Amino acid sequence: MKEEKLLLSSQICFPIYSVSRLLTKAYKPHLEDLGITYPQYLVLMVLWENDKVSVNQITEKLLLNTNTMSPLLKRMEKMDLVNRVRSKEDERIVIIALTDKGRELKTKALPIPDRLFDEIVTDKVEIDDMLKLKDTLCQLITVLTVKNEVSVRSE
Amino acid sequence: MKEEKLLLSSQICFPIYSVSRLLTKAYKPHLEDLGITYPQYLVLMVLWENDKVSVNQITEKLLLNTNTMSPLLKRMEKMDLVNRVRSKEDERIVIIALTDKGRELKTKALPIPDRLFDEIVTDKVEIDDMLKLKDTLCQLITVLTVKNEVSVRSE
DNA sequence: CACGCTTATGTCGTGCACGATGCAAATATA
DNA sequence: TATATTTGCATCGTGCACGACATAAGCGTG
Repeated sequence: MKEEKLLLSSQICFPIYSVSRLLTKAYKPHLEDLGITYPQYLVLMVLWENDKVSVNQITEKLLLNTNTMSPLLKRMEKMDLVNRVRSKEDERIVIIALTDKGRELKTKALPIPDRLFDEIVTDKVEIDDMLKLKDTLCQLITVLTVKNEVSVRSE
Repeated sequence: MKEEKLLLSSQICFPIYSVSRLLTKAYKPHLEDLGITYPQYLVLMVLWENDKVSVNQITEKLLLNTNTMSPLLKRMEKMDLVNRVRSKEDERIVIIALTDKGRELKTKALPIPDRLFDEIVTDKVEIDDMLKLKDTLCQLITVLTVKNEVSVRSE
């Protein structure tokens, strides 16, 4: 009875996990032109939208932890994409700011979303399906992050 | 005009990437009871469905490469979950077989899908949405894997 | 049979993710 | 004003992912 639920084909998590990896791979050739990885691209998107933010603000937007973000930002600093400066008001806070090079990458990045969209949305996958997909995923994020916070709090 | 497409909120890839990580995290406490990780759980699901298969057959089902699978399987061998034996007909092929311990884990794993389902599908996320989600994701997998194979072939 | 090509698996280096832990600055509390 | 607690960031260790490359076994063709 329950047997069938252990089939790979019945799982919902597996397709998400696979699509996530496949999409990152689809981004790769485009991002290689800019010399960056997908997580680095995410950080840049946050900064292009809002420059000079704390490490914490970035992790909150990207739902990542500081122990992932810190080394990532250090690599990006070494690549001269961002600067890391400690705030003078609160010495604990590190402010991340775009360098000129990081700011300029935005121009190169502009056509990427459209290019990927063209690759993905074909006769097989419709726009409406993608919008519905995004909708459900965002609901899932809400459920999963709340659940996570609650379980952390209740320790 | 195109500016808005670089907003994190307009991206489809980001929610998939986030949900993938959050779901793996949601699996974690359940899988820790079995002493395994999520990718190891995926390998076991393949083997529970079809024991004694080649490394290649596993990578094809999980859409992973051998350079990810080989170390993963070695760790699982060290944990006494699987055996790795070279085929006698074709010395290149390595056959992966469940150990008794690996087979027995299936019983412990049976209730996991239902438990996760209960955590995720609440008043916020409906069953129909999840089924539709899975549907679209599988279509995406088709598009993305074909695209990948074609681009490899055309080199 | 020799030689080139393909196939199956593996190694290496790099970059995430993340739990556990550390540490110093800021803040709350006695 | 001491001391405890919280907060922000970082380090460490482990386990994926994956591109590039290595290697050995099998296969095809001359």
